[in-house]
Amino acid sequence: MSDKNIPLEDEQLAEMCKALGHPARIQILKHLLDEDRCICGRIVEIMPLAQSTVSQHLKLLKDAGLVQGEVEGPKTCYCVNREMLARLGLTINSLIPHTP
Amino acid sequence: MSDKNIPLEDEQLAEMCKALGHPARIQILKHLLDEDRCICGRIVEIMPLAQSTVSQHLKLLKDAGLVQGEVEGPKTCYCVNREMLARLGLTINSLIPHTP
DNA sequence: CTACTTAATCGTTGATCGACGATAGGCGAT
DNA sequence: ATCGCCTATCGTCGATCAACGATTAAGTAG
Repeated sequence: MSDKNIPLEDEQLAEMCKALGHPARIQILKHLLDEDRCICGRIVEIMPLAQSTVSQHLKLLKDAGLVQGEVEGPKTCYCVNREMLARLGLTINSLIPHTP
Repeated sequence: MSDKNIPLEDEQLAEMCKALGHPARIQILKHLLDEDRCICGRIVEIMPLAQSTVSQHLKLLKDAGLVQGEVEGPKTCYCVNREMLARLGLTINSLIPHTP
């Protein structure tokens, strides 16, 4: 419910798009969707990037609202905010007039 | 028709998102959608940016495949590639599983 | 041909990004 | 309390971005 279905403001739209504007972050997002939820270290294993770099990318995605991270002891478990992602898709589609 | 409905590759998706990852370019895109087609100078009038800056933004959008520009005498007329924009929205939506 | 309009390109500057290694902090286990 | 693991943050460096003014290129009108 809530504002799940209202389009994003330009600023927020831009921020989310910017967050997706890097191949590594798209891959990270896809992995997160595949595994449903997973730990930073797991992504580091899979991507050819340093831990600090992956952590940065995750922070960016989190700041944009596309993923959420919850601390579980010494680890941090990330998962995609599907609602936001859906809202992003919706917003882009709603830009086009006459879209059935 | 053709590949209108197949999702974008990660690289292309990232490039398009990057192109939309700036408020000015979102505004430009929206204006282009509103006016259907318009000239660079028209956008310069409306945006608080220098002509060279607007031209740069348009080039970025064009390189990403989101807008098309055709030369009309001394002017260049831009319009949104709605098919691509739709495909972008579709691609983002298709990321999410169980999306009705 | 000249003068004007329009847009793209060049060159510059400061800011931000993307990547890394190194460091620091939090938590669990020993 | 200490050790080890996991992650976030810091500092750095080169590359790219965003913005501008100035210049160039291409057409049109006179």
